[in-house]
This record gives sequence, C-alpha cells and structure tokens, in this order.
Amino acid sequence: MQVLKEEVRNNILKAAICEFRENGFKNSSMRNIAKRSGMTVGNLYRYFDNKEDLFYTIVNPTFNRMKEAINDEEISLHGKDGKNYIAQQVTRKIVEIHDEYRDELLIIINGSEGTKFASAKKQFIALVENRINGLLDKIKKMGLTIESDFIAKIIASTYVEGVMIILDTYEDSDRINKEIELYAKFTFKDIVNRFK
Amino acid sequence: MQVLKEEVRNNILKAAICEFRENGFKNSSMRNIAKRSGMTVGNLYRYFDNKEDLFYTIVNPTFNRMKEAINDEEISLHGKDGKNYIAQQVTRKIVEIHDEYRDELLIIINGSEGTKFASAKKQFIALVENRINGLLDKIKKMGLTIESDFIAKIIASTYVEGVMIILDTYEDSDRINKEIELYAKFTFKDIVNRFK
Amino acid sequence: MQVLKEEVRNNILKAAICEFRENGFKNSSMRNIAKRSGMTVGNLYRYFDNKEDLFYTIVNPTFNRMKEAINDEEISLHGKDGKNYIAQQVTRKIVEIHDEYRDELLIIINGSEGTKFASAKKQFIALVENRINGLLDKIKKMGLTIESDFIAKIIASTYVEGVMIILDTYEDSDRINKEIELYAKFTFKDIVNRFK
Amino acid sequence: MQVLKEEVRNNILKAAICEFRENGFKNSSMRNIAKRSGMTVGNLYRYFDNKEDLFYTIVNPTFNRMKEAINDEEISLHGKDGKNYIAQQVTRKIVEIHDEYRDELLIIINGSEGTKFASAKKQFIALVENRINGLLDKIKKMGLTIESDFIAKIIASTYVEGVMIILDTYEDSDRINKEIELYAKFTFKDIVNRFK
DNA sequence: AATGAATGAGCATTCATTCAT
DNA sequence: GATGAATGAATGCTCATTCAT
Repeated sequence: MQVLKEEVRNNILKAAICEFRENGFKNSSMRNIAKRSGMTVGNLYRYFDNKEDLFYTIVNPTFNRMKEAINDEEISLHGKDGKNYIAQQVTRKIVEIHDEYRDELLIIINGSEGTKFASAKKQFIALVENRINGLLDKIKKMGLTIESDFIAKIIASTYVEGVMIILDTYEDSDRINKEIELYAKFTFKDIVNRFK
Repeated sequence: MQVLKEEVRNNILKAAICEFRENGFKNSSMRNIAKRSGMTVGNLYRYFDNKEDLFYTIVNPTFNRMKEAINDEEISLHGKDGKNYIAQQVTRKIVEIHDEYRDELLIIINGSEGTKFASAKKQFIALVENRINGLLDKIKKMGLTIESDFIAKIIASTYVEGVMIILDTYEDSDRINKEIELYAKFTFKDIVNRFK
Repeated sequence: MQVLKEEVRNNILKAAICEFRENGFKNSSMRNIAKRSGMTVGNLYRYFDNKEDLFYTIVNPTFNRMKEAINDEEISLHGKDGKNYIAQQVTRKIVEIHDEYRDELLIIINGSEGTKFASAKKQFIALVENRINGLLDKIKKMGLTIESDFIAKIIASTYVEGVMIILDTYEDSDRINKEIELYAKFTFKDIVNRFK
Repeated sequence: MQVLKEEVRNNILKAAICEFRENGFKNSSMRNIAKRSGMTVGNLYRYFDNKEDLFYTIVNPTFNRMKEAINDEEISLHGKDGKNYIAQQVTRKIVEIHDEYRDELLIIINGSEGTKFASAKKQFIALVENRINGLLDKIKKMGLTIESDFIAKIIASTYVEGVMIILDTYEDSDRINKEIELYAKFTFKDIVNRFK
C-alpha cells in the first residue's frame, strides 16, 4: 500500500519540528530527521529542496502570522487607556498563535542561529517597537519628555523577550495564557509614570 | 616579514572576536580566523591551544567581571528607593565593563552555543533575579500580592536582554551608556505600582 | 553502480587489512583505505565508526582466539614428554588460527602501536611464559639449577617471535604449518639438556 | 661566547636519542628534540637535513657495527665445538657494541617503525642465519637430516630476539653481559640433539 | 650561527546532498 | 515514489619543514 504524499510530508515536518526544537537548525541533521520520520534521507529531498527549505517551511507561516498579529491595523488605539488595550489585543493574538504553533515559535526564537531567522526576535521587536511608538507619541503630546527615542525598542524587547521566556518555560496552555496576559499588563502598565 | 609575537596574538584575537561576533562559536572556523588575521591555520595553534582556548581567552575575563558586577555585595539596599539605587550601581558597573568589552559581552550572550558559556545569559539572568527577589520580598512585606512568582525572572531577563540589545544596536560609547542607564531606570522604576 | 552493503564492507576490510599490514595502525590513513577500497572517505564511516573501530573489527577475534589457544586448560601436561606434548597442541591451534587469520595476526604483532593491542605481543609472550614455567618447575624438581630466572621469558618470546617470523616469511599455507610445527619441536625439545 | 658546532651537534644527538628511545621514530617530534637539546627547531635543520637524516645519523653506525660483528670473517669455525665458539665470539662483540650503544640498538629494534630500519631485526637475523648455515652444513655432513632449510632462520631469530629482550630488560651492564652469554649458550647448545 | 614565527600538507571525522537502483 | 550507498567539501587539529630576521 502506497503512503500518501501529504501524509509523508507531514511526518517529515513533525519529525523536523522535534529535531529543530531539540537541537536548533545548525545542530539538527537531515539523517536524524529522516530517522525520526521513519524514512530515508534521500526521500526527504523529494519533499524539500534542502535543510533550509525544510526549516523555512516549518517556520515561515508562524513567523508571518506573528508579524501580522503585531501589525494588525484593525487593532488601534482608542480610549485613554489605549496602550493597555492594544497590548491586550496583541497579546491575545500571540496567545492564539502560540496555541497552534508553540514549537515553531520556539524554534524561531531559540533555534534559528545560522538561518535568516537568526534575527527573528529582532524583527518581532522592531514591529512591536513601531506600534509602541504610536503610544509614545501620545505620551509626548501629553507633555512628557521622553529622553530616549530608544525607549520604544526597549519596551518592545522587554515584551517580546518576556513572552518568549514564558513560552519556553511552561507547557500548560492555560498557564501560558495567564502568564502572558499578566506579563503584558505588567510591561505596559504605568509606562507614563516610569518616565516621570 | 616577521611580526612581533604580541602583535600577532592581538591580530588573532581581533580576528577571532570578529568571527565569533558574526558567526558564534559553533559556526566560526579556525580556517576563517586564520584568513582574517592574515596567517595560516597552523600558526593559530602556536598562540592558542584550540578553538575553545581561543574562545575562552576572549570571553572569560568579561564573563567574570560581569558576575562580580552583578553580585557585588557592597552594593546593597538602603533607603526606600533602594531598588533603584541597586539598579543604578549595577548598571554603572555593567556600563563600565561594556566600555571595555562590548564585543566580548555580545559574544557571550549571542555566540556561545556549544561552549560552557552557552548558559551565560541564563546565569546572568539568574544572578540579577536573585537580587530582584530581594526587592520583591520587600514589596510583598508591603502587603502587595505578586501574582506571578515568575515575575523576578521576567524582569531579570528583560533587563539583561535589554542591555544586550542596546549593546548590539549602538556603536557610540556615550550613547550606549546613556541608553543603558535610562533603560535600567525604566525597568526597575515603579515595580510596585505595576503590581497594583 | 550500487554495490551490496556486505560486499562493500568486505572490500573495506580487505583494503584496511592491506593498509594496516603495510603501515601499521598509526601510519595507516583512512584516506588511503578509502582509496584502496575504491570509495570516498565519508562512506567508510557508514560502515565503521572510526579508525579504531575498523582496526578492532579486524583484529579482535584473532586476538581472542590466540589467547584461548595458548591458555586452553584442556591441553595439559602428561607423560614424561609432556612439555613437547603441550607445545605440539598449542602449536597445532596456532597453526589453525593462522590458516584463517594470517594477516590479522601479523597486524596484531607488528602494526598495533597506538592501539590497545600495542602490548599484544607481550601478552602472548606472558601467556606462553606461564605455561613454560610449568615445565621449568618440573625441570627444577629434577634437580637441575636453572641459572637465569629470565629463561622462561626468553623461550616464550623467541617462540612467539619465531612463529611470527614464519608467518611473515612464507605465503604458502602448508609450508607455514610445516615450519611452525618443526619450529615448536625445535624450541621446546631438550630444554633440559640445554641447561646441563 | 660562541658554542662550538660539534658540541651543539652532540647535544642534538643526545636529545634525539632520548626522544627516539622513548617514542620511536614516528611519535618523536622535531619540536621535542629541539626543546630537549635547549635550542630552536630551525637550528636543528642547520645540523641535520630532516628527521630521517637525524635518525639515520644516530642509528647507522650501530647498525653497521652490528652487521660487521655478526659477519666478521675472522671469527671462524674450528674445533669440534666450533658452533659454540662462534656464538661466544659474536656474543662478545655484541656485548661490546651494546656497552657503547645500548640506546641506539634499542631504537633500531623497537623504535624504527616508519623508517628503512623497520626491518633491521630481520636484517640482523638474516646475517646470523648465514653464519648458522655454516654450522648446519657441518651438521648435515655429520649425517643428520635437517628437515627444514628454514631452521637456520629460526635459530637466528631466536638468538637475535633473545638478545634484544635482554637489552631491553636490564639496565646493569654486567648483568646484561652475563645474561646474553648464558642465553647464547642456551640457544646454540645441543643444536644437534634437537634435530634427532 | 641561531631564532622562532610561519607555512601548508596531512590527519580523522562529519554531514548536507546526490543518484543509481 | 522510495531507498540508502556514495560523495566531497568542510571542520578542528598536528607537525616536519622553511625562512626572514
């Protein structure tokens, strides 16, 4: 009986996700991925051009969804507590993504050294930074002097880094959601006061 | 033409720092380092026992100074604003270290996979976390419930991570110092309020 | 054209035996063995974990059979000509082993510097020496003074060495058998008289 | 003050002898020899063309003296106990050589793998064999059938091997002389009877 | 004469990738 | 579609030898 192409492909992807999670891109080997997915090395190359292709196939959609989630124009500032509102919404989306793609996210963050995603965290941070700059503009209009134009980047990195640590630390989905929300509140609350 | 020993050694170190900065320990190759320092592989080994020796020579002193800076017992809590005081002092020390060892710090944090420093970031974070736990104890005594026992870890890691991003972003020393100080203030200020 | 696994393995072993025979373990190179067996280096490692593994695979069984042959408890002294009897039996076994493993024996003796078999010749000699000491005890009881306590070692080592030279000199199996038997007789006969 | 060329040369030779004795040709390194003789690698090459040249310089004279000693035409057969007489004389010469060149002899025997002296033992044996063939001719004329024309080689190898083991085992010169003489007697005595 | 820094070919080993079957 | 043997370039490292000083 012939195994369906799609099923085989999925087996490879599943095995590759495990391998990349455990060892990162660089330390993962095609041999291992083949073994894990119960097939031969050669056959891997019928489904994926090379190691990078396999990696990107796994990681790209999650990466893009993260980008979209952070950038989502529909989430916009309103109400005087807008900053928290955005944070909440973005967080909710990230939690959603994470529910589906926990491993992929962690691969992007921890296991992409040696690939074009090595800078993925930086890219996420940059995106978050953009959004935060909106808030900061508002704060500035409120008459506060923000001494550093770098502060958005800092908040962004704080936020992204924190989320990643939570994803990396907990296994339980509910717990993760709770922690991320709490953390988002913690990060974005009282930004104003912290500049005084 | 024959170059003086010390000069060659420094050339190697300079080249190795570049290589390790760009590729991390694992992806760096002795051949590359040789090429960068304008010599042959064999000669590298006259100056350093092996790849690890070269790496540790670069990274060890900085690592130790960082640990000392974070742990320095002489920096202690006093005054009701003690938390900021600690942060300021520690930050000042880190800024000092950075002035001398910017690249080395970044190598430790981003490029030490595959060495005994792989966990360096975690170690730094753990040390910072310990210190923060002092603050949080104080906060708890003030009657506040801190909902997540994870929060010290988060603050610590975002602090460390933030500092590293600053180091990674700016070249200008004065700018870096300014940003790190600002960032420390931002991170540690009003922790209390953020829990309310 | 793809060759069957077992055949390739045998080719490698054959090539490695040649190489080890000619150059010993230390001076043999995996590159050479690959070339001799008409394949690339990488493929060698699909069949054997490393140079040592390859060497031990070749040499281990022969080494163990030799030890057993020399130590065989079933071969024991009886009759007043017991000393020759033992020599004959042991010799017969060695000749048997040799028939199958001529090259392997020579590799053990001449080409194992740098491996755990470096002392193999010494071990063989020590084993033979033990057996000879039985004979010498008997001789001493016959009232003869053996002036050198070193003599058992000498007889043992010359016996082992002599056998190895025979193996090294002749190609023809029958010839080798004949020479070894004759040599054993020659070596062990009239030990008594030689001390008078 | 300038060190005399000859003195330096001797220092190198002394150091090289130690190194070759301890590690054999292959495992000895020019670096080590330089270090042992308190000079730099480069200077070694002013005195000796290369590692082989150095090795041969050390080992050649001893090798040649051994050859001469064994072949010495002046030592000839006379008296009905001629076989022992020759053995005694040759032995005396070898003992003499050994007194002067113990290390060199041992290097030839144990440490020349990878050089043209790897077969030195075989060469010695071949020379001894020639001489023994004289004795055997005599024995044959006495009406004895010697079954193997290989037996001369065997006796020769027995003798050479034994001598080498003695050299390798004892440090004390008197002891060595005594053991070698005893051993020569043991080896060559009653050859006739051993063929009966 | 002497130095010792530098060379470069060599080694064992690994692994992404290819391709005959 | 699938296999897995084979490839070959790359890696860290060593060491006899050379040569500018």
